[in-house]
Amino acid sequence: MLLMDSARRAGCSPVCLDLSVGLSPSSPGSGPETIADTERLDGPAAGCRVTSSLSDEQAKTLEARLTQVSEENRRLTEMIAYLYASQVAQQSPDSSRKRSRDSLEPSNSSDGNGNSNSNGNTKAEPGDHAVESVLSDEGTCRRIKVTRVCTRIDPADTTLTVKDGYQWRKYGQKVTRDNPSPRAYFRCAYAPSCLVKKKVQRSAEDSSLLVATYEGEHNHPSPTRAGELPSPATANGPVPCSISINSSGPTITLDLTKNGGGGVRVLDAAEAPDLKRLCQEIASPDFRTALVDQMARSLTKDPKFTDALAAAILQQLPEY
DNA sequence: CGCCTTTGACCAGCGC
DNA sequence: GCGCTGGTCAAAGGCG
Repeated sequence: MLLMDSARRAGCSPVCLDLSVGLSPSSPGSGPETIADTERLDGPAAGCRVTSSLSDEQAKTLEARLTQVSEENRRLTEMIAYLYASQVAQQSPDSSRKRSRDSLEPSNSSDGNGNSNSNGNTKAEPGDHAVESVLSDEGTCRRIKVTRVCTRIDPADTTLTVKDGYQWRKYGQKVTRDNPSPRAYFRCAYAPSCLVKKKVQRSAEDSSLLVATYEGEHNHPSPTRAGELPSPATANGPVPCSISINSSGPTITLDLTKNGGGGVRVLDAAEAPDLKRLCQEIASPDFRTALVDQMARSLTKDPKFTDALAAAILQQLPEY
C-alpha cells in the first residue's frame, strides 16, 4: 500500500499496488475460491512469472525489483514502527498497558498476539499493507507484526476464509460499525504455542475483496510448506506471488511472498490489456527512483516521524 | 467421539 | 456512570 500510494503520488501511473511480503495469501488449491478467472502459471522454481506475454528475463527482472522494493518497504515500516513505539513508550510509560487475555499470551513470548491498544499502533491503517509495531510490555520489548493482505474472492462467497497455507481456528465473528459485512476472528491452529491471529473482513468498498489482517508471526512452518497437502477447510498450498486486477478500476494488487517456488496469478487479465506495459513501468528504474524519493519525502514531512527520529537519536546519545 | 463452526454473552477500553 | 464498540469466551450444534 505504501508502494501503491507512493507510486500514485509520484505520478508514475494510476496503478495501485498491494505488496504482500512474507505471507502466502493464496494457494494452488484455492484458485476458484479466492480468485475468479485465474490464469495459473505453474512451473518448477518458477518464481514470479507475470504473464505469458512477458519473457523470462523480464519476469525475473520484475521479480527482483519487486522483491527489492518490498524489502525496502518492510525495512522502512519496521523502522518507523520502532521509532514511533520508542517515543510512545517514553511519553507515556503506561500507554502500553492494555487489556489482554493473558491465558493465551505469555509475557515472554516473542510474538505475542496483536491486541490493539488505544494508541492504535498495532492497527494497520487503511491503505497500509505491512506495519510492524513494537510494544513495550513492562520492560520487555514485544514485536508484533501486523500485516494486511487483500484477496479477491467470489462476491457470492460468504465463508470469509483466506487460504494462506496455515491452519486457523475461528473463535469469533462480529459485525463492525464501519462495515456491513461481518469480521471473522481466527487464531492459529497451533495456539497456544503459536499466537498468531488474523481478522478477515470483506472490504467495505468492494465486497469482492477480502481483507485479512495478520497479527504476529508464525513460529512454525506452514503445514503446506512442509509438504503436507492442504486441508480443504482451512489451508491450501502456498503461492508466493500473485497479481490481481481490480475490475472496478485501474488497480493492480500484487501479493508477493518470500517462500520460493510457485508462480504468479494473473487475474482477469482480459480486463487489463495494459498489464504488460504497467508491469514494465513498475519495474523501471524511473518508477523505483520516484518511489524511493516519494517514500523519503513522505517520511521526512511527517512530524511524527521526525519527532520519533529525534527522540531515538537522543536516546542513543551518551548522557553528559 | 472429537474437532470445528456458530453465535450470543461477556469483558474492557474509550468517549461523552 | 453509561453507552458504544471491538475483541474474546464458551456452550451448543453440525459434521465426518
